[in-house]
Amino acid sequence: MATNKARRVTMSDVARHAGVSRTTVSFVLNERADAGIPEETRLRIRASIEELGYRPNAGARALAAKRSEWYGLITEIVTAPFAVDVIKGAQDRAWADGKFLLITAGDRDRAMEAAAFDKLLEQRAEGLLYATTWHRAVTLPPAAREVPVVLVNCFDADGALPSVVPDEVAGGHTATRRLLDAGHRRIGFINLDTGIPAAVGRRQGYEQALREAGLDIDDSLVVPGHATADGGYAAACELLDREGDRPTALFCGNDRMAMGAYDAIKERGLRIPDDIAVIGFDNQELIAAYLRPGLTTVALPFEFMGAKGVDMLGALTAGQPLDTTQMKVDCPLIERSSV
Amino acid sequence: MATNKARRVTMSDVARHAGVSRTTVSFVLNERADAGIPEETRLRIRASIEELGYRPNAGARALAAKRSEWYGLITEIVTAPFAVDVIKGAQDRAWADGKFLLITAGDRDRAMEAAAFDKLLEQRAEGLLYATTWHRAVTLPPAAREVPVVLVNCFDADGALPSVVPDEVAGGHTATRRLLDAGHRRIGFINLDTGIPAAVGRRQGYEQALREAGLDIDDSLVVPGHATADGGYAAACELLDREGDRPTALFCGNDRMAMGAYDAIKERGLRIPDDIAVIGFDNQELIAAYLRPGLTTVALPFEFMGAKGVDMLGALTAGQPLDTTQMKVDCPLIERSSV
DNA sequence: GCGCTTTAGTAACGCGCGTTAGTACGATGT
DNA sequence: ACATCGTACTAACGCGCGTTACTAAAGCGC
Repeated sequence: MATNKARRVTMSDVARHAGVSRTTVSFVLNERADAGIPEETRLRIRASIEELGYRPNAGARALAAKRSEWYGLITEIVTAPFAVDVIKGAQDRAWADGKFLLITAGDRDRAMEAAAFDKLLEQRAEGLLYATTWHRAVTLPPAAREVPVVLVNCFDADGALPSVVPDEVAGGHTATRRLLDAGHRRIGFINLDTGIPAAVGRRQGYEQALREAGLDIDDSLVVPGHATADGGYAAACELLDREGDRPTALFCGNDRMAMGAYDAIKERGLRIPDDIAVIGFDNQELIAAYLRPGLTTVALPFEFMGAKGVDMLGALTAGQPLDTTQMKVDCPLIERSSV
Repeated sequence: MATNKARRVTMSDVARHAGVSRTTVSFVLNERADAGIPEETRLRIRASIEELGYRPNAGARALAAKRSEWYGLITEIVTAPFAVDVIKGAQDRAWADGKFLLITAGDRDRAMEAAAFDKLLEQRAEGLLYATTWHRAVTLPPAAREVPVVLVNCFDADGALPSVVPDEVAGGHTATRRLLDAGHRRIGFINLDTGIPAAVGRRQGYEQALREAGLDIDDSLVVPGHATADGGYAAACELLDREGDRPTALFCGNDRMAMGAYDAIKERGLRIPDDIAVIGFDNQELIAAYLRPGLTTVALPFEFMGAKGVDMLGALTAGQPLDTTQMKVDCPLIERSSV
């Protein structure tokens, strides 16, 4: 706490200590290959930096150089761990690009979110990533137009902003296909309950896979449910207790619903995967890995989307055009023991 | 993307547009009550700011004012949602204090963590919060000494840095007490498996509560387990299948273990809470709220710890001394239906 | 000994802003 | 009529740095 009032070491201090001009120190710091500094001087300056504990002032540097070298990430920080993976992917990629990534939670309320944009822009972020926890359309505050922005796991309502989203159709197809490959022919689908992209896309993929396998679509096998364990439980009950032949496999709209489905199945004395196969969606580690047996599921590629978002941001800030405004990324299958 | 190369609006632009000097604009922006600016001028300047879309440059401002008005938060971003609550608490509190909070993930590797400190210090953060996902001792990179730092959910190995941690003893006491109040006398304790503060403290609280109730400590009722659902399952089996009278209640070291314990209990045809009561720890929403029946558990007050950490940081940066180096905060009981 | 090139630097400006010291001007008191 | 005082500003400096333009000295060929 003693270091509080002490004036911090500046480049001039380093220059004086090394017996050179401030310009020379700057050249060494920025490793400018032109205007050649001899090795001996370089080392002397580096030694002075070390000895004095000099630390460049990023604000002053950004001011003079007119670029800040960092991106901002605004994300909904909710209990779901999704945001976490986006952060990982984005931060690692930014780091590899020599950029820094600063994060802000944006889900408190609308005003706070706008304030987050303002703050990040005041800090002169070179670009912004905006990530949501569930795939949907968003509208950003007007401030977002002042700097390159890439949307992650969401898309602009009026299609102007570039985005990277999961390929829901392919994901639904992958899950269904996996069950088909295991020999199942009557596959129940506990879908998410509204017209959100995940529900629409996954159902489309589900039907497509069935059709490719030469099967008819049986609408009574598709039951919407609330996106919770209880919702999954109720929907699973409905499918398991139906008249006629019940499904031999359940494709659940997310892992929480699969968790409920497990309960319904176990209650009826059925075993997973022997009597009924279950496949989930989201690959929510806390659930999927700890359910017994482990839940085979389709992962949302949050980490990859985060990384890809940074890539796109890099291209945008460099002034390069993007080949596609909306990039769809695949959802990989995670095998455990429920199929 | 067109706004990329355009020079940004500066205070001078605003001054020119409003027909005043830059100083006057600065006074208005900083709402300096002395050197009175008449209402009319103030409004004119505000109008110019609006019209030109002026946005202050935080870097330049920090440079001139010698303070940045923001804190940094370095946290392990792991799949567990704990960090998320710390972020919420810290961000809201910082916001209320007129400070901004920028977050960085620090758990990739040691080098990246040190780099995160460096970067935040280069940006001239006024103070740093360092948060972990599980309560333990940490050692920070030396750079951490350059600025006030508060540890959240962890503590400095050599006790020099201020910290805010959960009161594990009180938490263990609370959980045990709840079961005692429900009439249980034989309470099994599935503890975390190593000498970490959580395991040590909670056991201490458990024993203390039993003693206060006039009960003897039966060491055979305390079973350590791996901190997973499988670990909880195994430990629960051991307790349920033991010789002699089995416990009527289980206190689980965390919610994941409780999840496993549920399975063990259900397998034996026992019902929760009628035949066996279960209480968890952590209040991990994804598990506790979605288990059936809902898991009564003790919450780790992450959000509150985050807020408290910011408070301490505020005091430190203001040069005020702290009353305690280590602050312990209570772990509240979350009632659901498993007791 | 002279001009030319390379080496090894440096002086000085400006980035956008906060702040201090000072000024012009009208109103007030006597 | 003049000194005094508040009002409403402004000029100018410096924060720490990147960068451009320039220079002094050394090396080299003839």
